[in-house]
Amino acid sequence: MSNMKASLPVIRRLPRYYRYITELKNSGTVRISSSQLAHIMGSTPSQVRQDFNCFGGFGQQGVGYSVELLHSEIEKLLFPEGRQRAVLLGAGNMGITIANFVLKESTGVELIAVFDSDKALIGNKLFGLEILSIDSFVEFCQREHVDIIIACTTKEEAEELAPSIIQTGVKGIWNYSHFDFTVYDESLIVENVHLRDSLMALSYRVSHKKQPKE
Amino acid sequence: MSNMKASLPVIRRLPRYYRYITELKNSGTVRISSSQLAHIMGSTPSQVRQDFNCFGGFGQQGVGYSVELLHSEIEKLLFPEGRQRAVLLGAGNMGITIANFVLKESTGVELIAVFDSDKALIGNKLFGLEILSIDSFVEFCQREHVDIIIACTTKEEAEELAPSIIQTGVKGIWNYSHFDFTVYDESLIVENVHLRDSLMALSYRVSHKKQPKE
DNA sequence: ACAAATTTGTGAAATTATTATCAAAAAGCT
DNA sequence: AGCTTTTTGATAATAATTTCACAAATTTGT
Repeated sequence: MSNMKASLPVIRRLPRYYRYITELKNSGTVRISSSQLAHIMGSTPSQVRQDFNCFGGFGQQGVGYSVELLHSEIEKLLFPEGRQRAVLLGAGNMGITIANFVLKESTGVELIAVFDSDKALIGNKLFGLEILSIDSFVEFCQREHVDIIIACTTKEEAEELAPSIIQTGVKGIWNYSHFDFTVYDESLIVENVHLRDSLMALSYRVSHKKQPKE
Repeated sequence: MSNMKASLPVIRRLPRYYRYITELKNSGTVRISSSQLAHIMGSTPSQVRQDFNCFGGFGQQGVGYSVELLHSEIEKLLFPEGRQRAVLLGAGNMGITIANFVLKESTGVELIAVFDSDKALIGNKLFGLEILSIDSFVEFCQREHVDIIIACTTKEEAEELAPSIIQTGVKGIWNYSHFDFTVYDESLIVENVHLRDSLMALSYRVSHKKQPKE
């Protein structure tokens, strides 16, 4: 039943389900059908049911889904016991924004250290976390069992740091740098954000969309 | 030939092709084969050829692709004549970072105004752009023929502003707010960034990845 | 000049993802 | 209690995307 592995598209929808279901729970809704959820998600009832069935199917025939159960089950999926431990590389503009973001949002990820190569920044505090020298991050990640590295450096620095990042043995990279971490085995999971690519894709679609006929 | 419409996956790869091809061009490479490009992209030669054929196929049988031609052709696709005009809604932490990003990066999108609802911010300058009252953005977008709205507001404010955003007649939304703009017709293209979802998807994959066997 | 080696473009095959269908389960109604 | 309605879970069908396979074009070597 629940031995079917969730595909990447399904995994990417999970946080959105969680977001909407949390809202429903907070608004006091106790039960919801796949078609109601599909309407909120902008998808189809089939997809909702198919998605949940990847994890064993949380519903009851004839009844629908308990918002409470759905919430706790998806929470269990998304928030593993013991939050993921993350460090940030790069305390520039983007790094600061992302640090603030991770510290404020509840995402199952805990930011425990910040590193930068700029001597002028080292020793400063960033939201209570001391900025450490980039030279010490490999040792730190190994000692503190860091799970995720958040890369907010320049492309050049990311490229330079890539071997060290691999060496730390972290399990995931949340990548904001313009450098693409290409990982050939599956030991390390990379989530590329690439804001520039996202904006360019939007720009392409906007400029190539067929004009509404006049 | 080039009348085949590019699918969304292809469009999303386009900025990455552009990125790599720009690098190749700058390093003086004049010719490249689909298999070399596939290796850089982490994809397959078939996919590279299939992708370029959506736009007419820029290669030559037996020879490969001219880096110069590839660069200029993809540039033409991504950077329409006359840059897209964008405005930013929300000059908070994320808004400032994104404004800085759009102003510095060459993405084919030009940031021309910033709006916020916080009276204390209105009148301040952000990278040379005056922060205007959110009350004036609809009129501004219509008068100045704005193409893209960058939404960096809170979820609540985005939800509240949604009807006004539709009313402006812009063609695209680059959405950083936690509110999902659900657009049922195709007149408005939404690119959701949702950093939170991205991090949670990474967290899921990291915590559920099968352990390397011991 | 001709054979061998590359390498694209293209149509077909395979894979992956989404949507439709329907039996089984549960609830509500009379 | 039995009938109708609702709604899931599971399977089948469809659609989308990626990969394969090979002819046609070009270059290189002899």
